[in-house]
Amino acid sequence: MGISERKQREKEQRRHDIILAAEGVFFSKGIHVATVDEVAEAAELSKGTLYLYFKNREELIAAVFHRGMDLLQQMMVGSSLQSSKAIDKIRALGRVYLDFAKKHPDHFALLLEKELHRLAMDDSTPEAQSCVESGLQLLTMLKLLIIQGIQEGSIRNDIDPARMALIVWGQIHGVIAIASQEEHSDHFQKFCSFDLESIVTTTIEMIVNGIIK
Amino acid sequence: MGISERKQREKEQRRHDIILAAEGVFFSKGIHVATVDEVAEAAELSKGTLYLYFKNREELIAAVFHRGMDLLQQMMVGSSLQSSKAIDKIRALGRVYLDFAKKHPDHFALLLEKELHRLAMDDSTPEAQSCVESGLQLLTMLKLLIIQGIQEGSIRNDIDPARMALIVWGQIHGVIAIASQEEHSDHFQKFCSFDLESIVTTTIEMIVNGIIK
Amino acid sequence: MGISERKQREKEQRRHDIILAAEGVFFSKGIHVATVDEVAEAAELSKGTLYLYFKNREELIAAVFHRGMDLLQQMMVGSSLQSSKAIDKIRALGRVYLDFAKKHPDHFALLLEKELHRLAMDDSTPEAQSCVESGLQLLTMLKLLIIQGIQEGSIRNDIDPARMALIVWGQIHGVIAIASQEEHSDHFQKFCSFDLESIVTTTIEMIVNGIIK
Amino acid sequence: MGISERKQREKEQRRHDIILAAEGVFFSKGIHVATVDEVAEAAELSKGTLYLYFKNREELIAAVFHRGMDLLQQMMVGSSLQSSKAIDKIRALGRVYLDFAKKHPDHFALLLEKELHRLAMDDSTPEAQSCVESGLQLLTMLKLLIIQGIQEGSIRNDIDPARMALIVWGQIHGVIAIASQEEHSDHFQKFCSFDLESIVTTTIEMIVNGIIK
DNA sequence: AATGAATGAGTCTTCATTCAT
DNA sequence: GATGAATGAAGACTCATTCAT
Repeated sequence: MGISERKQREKEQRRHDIILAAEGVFFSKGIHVATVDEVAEAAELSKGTLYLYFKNREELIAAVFHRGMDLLQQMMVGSSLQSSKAIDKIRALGRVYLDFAKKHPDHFALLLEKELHRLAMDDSTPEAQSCVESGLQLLTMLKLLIIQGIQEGSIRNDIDPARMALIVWGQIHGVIAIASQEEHSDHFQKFCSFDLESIVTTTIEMIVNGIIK
Repeated sequence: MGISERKQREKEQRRHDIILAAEGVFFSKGIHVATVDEVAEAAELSKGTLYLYFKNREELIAAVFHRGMDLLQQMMVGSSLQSSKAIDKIRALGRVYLDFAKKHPDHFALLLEKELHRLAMDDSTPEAQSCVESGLQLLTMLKLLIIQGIQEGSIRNDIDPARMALIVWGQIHGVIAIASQEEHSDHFQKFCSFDLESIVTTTIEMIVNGIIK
Repeated sequence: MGISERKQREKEQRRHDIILAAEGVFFSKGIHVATVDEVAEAAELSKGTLYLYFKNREELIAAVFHRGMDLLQQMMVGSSLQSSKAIDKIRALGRVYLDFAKKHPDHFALLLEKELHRLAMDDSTPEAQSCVESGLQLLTMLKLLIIQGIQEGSIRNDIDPARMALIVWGQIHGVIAIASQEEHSDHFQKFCSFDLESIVTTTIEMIVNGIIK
Repeated sequence: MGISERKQREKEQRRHDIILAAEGVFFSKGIHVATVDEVAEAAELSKGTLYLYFKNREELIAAVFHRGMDLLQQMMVGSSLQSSKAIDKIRALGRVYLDFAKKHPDHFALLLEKELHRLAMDDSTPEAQSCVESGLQLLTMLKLLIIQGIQEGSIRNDIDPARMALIVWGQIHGVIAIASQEEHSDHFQKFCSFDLESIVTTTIEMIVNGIIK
C-alpha cells in the first residue's frame, strides 16, 4: 500500500514542479508567446513527458491560473483577521489582497483575464469548480464582513451587502491593477509619485470612508 | 488638385475600414488567436493589401488599440460637463467612463493590457504619443476637477490630487471591469443581482462619499 | 515624322535609364534578392511603368546582362590593337579584359553565370542572339590572332587555334575571377599580396609563355 | 551505452541524407529557386523535420556547400601524387581538379560563388573554418609544389610561388568553368570540338609550359 | 504613357501534439 | 514512465504581375 501512495505523491510532486516551471516561463515570456518546449526545458523534462501530466497546453495554463487562485486563497486563510471590528477586518483583507499583488504580480494580473476564465472552466473538472469558488470566496468573505459591519452599525445599510462587496473588491482591484501596471511607466511617474504600498493604503482609507455610516 | 485629395481620402477611408474589420475579428476571436488572414477576409481584401496599409500584424493591433483611445477621448470631449460643481462633474465623468465601457466593452478591456501599451508605443510615431496622452487626459481632467473641488471646499484636502485622481480612476475602472466581465457568469449572477448600470451608479456614490470632506 | 522619331528616342532613352537603375539595385543588393519595387524606386518610376518597358523581371535581368556584353564589346572594339605582332595584340586583348573586369566587376561576374545565359537566350529575340555573339566575338578575335601568330611563326602550331583561344580565355578569366573575388578576403590577403593589376600582368606573361613556340 | 551511440549515428546519417536530397533539389532547380518544401519532399520528410536538423534554409545551403569542399578535399588527399618530380605532381593535381569538376560539376560551380562564401562563414562554427581552409589547402599544396619545383630547377624562379599558385589555380579553374558551362551550348560546339577531358589536358600542358624554366 | 492600388500564390518558419522505442 | 524524433497544419509576410484610372 505504501508504495502506490508514494508513487502517487511523487507524481503530484512532479506535476507541481512542472507548474512552477511553467509559471517561470509563462510569466517571463508572456503566456501567448511561451512555447511548450520552453516549459519542458525549464522543467528539465522532455516534451513528451509534459503531456503525460497535462492533456494540453491549455490545461497547463489552466493549472498555472489555478495555482494563482490557490495562492490567493491560502493568503486569505493564513491572514488571521484578528481584530474584532468588521471595518478593521475589511482593512486587513484589503492589505492581504495588496500583499498578494505584490508577492505574485503576474498571478494577480491573470485574475481578470477573460480568456483564462473561459479556459479554466471549460473542463468541468472539480478543479475548475474550486477555482471559481476561490474567486467567490473573497467576495463571500467581504459580504459577511459587511453584514457584520452593518449589524455593528459602523457600515451604511442603504446598499445591498453583496453588491457592496463586489464594488469594494472592484475598487481595490482596479487601483492595484492600474498602479502596478503603470509603476514602471515614465508617463505616470511624472503624473504622481508612485509607491504601490502607500497608494493602496490611501485607497483603503477612501473606500472605508465610502462605506461607513 | 481635387483628384489627389480624393485619393488621399479614399486611402484613409480604406485604412479605417480595415481597422473596423480588424476590430470585429480581434474582439470576437481574441487578439492573440485571430489571424491576419481572418482580418483580410473580414475586410474583404487580399492579405497583401492589408500589408499596404499596415506594416505589421502588430501595427494593425496598435491601430485598433489606438482607435479605442480615440473613442474614449471623443466621448470625454463630447460630454459637456455642464454642472458647475466639481463633485458633479466628477460624477458625470464617471458616467462617461461607464458609457464607454458599455458601448465599447472590448476597447474598454484593452485599456489595461500591458502588452498593448508596449506595442502602441514602440513606434515612436506621433500617433503613439497621442495615444498615451489620451490615457493621461482622463487622469489630468480628474485631477483638475479634484483641485477645483478642494478649492470649493467640497473635497477633502488631505490627499494629493494627482494621487486621488489615480485612485478614483482605478476604483471605477476596477468595478466596471469586474462587473462587466462577470456579467454573464452564472456564479456571479447568483451572488448578487447584476445590472452594470446600477452597480456603477452605486459605486460612483461610494467613491464620492470617500472623497468629500 | 520628326515627332515619332523623337518619341522613339525618348522611349529608348528611358529604357536605358531603367537598365542603369536596375544595375545599381541588382549589383548592390544581389540579383536574386533585389525586387522589382526597388528597381522602380531607383528608376524614379512607378512599378507599372517598368512593365511597359520590360515584359518581365527576367527580361529586365537579361537586359542588364546584355548591357554587360555590350560594354565588353565596346571596350574590345575601342581598343585599337595597334601593334603589328599577334602576340602583342593578344597581350593587349588580355589587358582589355582586365580593364573590363576592373571597370565593371559585377558585369564581369555575370559573364559565367549559367542561369543568366539560359535567361538571356530563352527569348529568341535578336538581342539574345547578339548577346551570345558578343560572347563569341572575343573568342573569334582570339582565334584569328592565334592563327596570325602561327603564320608569323611566333605561336606554337601543335594546338588547334579555336581550342587554344578557348583555353586562353578561360585562363585569364579564371585568374581575374578568383583574384577579384578574394581581393577582399582576409584569408587570401595573408596567402599572397593582392594587386589585381600586377597579378593579371604576370598571368598574361605566363599564358604567353605557354603558347609561344 | 551502445544505444545512444547508435542514435547518434542514425541522426548524423539522417542529416547526411537530407544534405544529399538538398543537393539533388538545389542542383536541378537552382539554389535560388529551389524551396525548402522541395527539399523536404525529396528527403521524404516533413518540412518540420528538416528544421530539426538545420536551423535555416541558409544553413542547409551552407551544408551543401561545405560537403562540396569536403569532396574536393577527399579527392585531393586520396590522390597519391606519386611522381617524385614537382612538375608531374602539379600535373596530377590539375587532373584531380578536373576529376572533381567532372564528378561533381555543380559543386565545382559553387566554388567561386561569392554569396556562398559569405553564407558558409557567417556562422563562425569550426565547420565554417575548415571550409575556408579546404579552399586554401589547394592553394597551399600548389605553392609547396611550386617551391619544390623551383628548388629542383624545373620551375622559373622569377615569380613569387604564392602568386604563381594563385594564378595556376585561376587558370585551370577558368578553363574548366568555361568549358563545362558551354559544353552543352550549340554555339560553342560549333566554335571548337568539345571534349572537356582533352581540353583540360591541353590546358595543363600549356600552363606547365608557362611556368617551367 | 504613367500610375499605384490590389492581388494571391508562394515562402520560410513555428509549434502543439503524437508515438514508437 | 520517460523520451525526443517526426509530423503537418497554420501563420506571418513578400513580391511579381495586373489593371482601372
